[in-house]
Amino acid sequence: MRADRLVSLVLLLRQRGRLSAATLARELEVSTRTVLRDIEALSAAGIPVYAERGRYGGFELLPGFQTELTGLNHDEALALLVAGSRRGAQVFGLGSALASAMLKILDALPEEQRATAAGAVQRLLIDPETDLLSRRQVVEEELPDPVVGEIRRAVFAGHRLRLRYAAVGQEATWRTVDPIGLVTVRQQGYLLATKAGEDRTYRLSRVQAAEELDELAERPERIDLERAWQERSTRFRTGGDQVAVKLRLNPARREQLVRTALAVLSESLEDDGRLVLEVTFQDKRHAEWALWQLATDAQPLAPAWLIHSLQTRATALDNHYNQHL
DNA sequence: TCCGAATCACCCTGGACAAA
DNA sequence: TTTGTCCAGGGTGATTCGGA
Repeated sequence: MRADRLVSLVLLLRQRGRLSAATLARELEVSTRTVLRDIEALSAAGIPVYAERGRYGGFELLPGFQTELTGLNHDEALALLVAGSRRGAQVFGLGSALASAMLKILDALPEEQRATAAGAVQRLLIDPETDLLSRRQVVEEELPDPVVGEIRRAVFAGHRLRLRYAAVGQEATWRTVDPIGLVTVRQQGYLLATKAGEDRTYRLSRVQAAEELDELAERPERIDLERAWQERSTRFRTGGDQVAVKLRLNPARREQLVRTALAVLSESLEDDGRLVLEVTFQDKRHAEWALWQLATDAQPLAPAWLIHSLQTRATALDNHYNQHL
């Protein structure tokens, strides 16, 4: 009930400009004290309502706020639009109602924001059917807002993006990409882009810095983001220089391994409580690095070159300490 | 007639308390 | 928890009034 009244209060102020607490109380059929509390609640919630004292005084919304019918800013409206993805509508059986609501939200946006918001919906994909890594959900470190904000702006504006990106096991480097869209899969965010015409997928949590460039990105006029995502997922799991590694693992380190591996192909539990997993890594270097991090908690079973490589490393380290300590 | 101070009316602010 | 009532305090604009 109170939420309804707060909305009514904002709409009254929007439609009729400055109104005294007594007038608002009459309109809303509550006491002036209640109106004052509601005004306080609105202010606390960030609604730019201010008081003008004295004769002919009253409450008023900031003029800029009045231009937006719903009081939603661009990002808020966009969030609602994206949240209303077709899967959500299917799941909840609210397809037509959702479509109508989305139209209203679009309609409520200022003229100059409508086109970008509608376009932006085609550039965001929430929880597609295919999980790129085919593995359990892991909670990523949150990306700093300014970085993700910069990426989002470039994606929506169709501008090129300069990223400082740290691939697994590698130093972060700067690269310029043409963004296509953003995808979230179980709380993990990805940027779909092309670099020099080749498809690239970047995990947002590995982006250290981003700069929107003042150049238009090369991007298809229309793109089915979900389809593009599925194609890349398939390619990602099966192609490239990826290497498959079989290893025995201390269960306590499973999460760490899963966080760095591309995909878990198989998993079984041995009698002694240790896990045997078959996982894929981006390349040889990635596999070596990941296994080395796990130290004695992981025992590589295959391929042979990896076992040999880790033995060589361990021997070199052993020699180093024997000589210098 | 003009100007400045005093007064009035209207309104917001905030706290306390009680009732639903 | 929400709402209504009461109260004291303070800000602002309009009006009134007296002196120059």
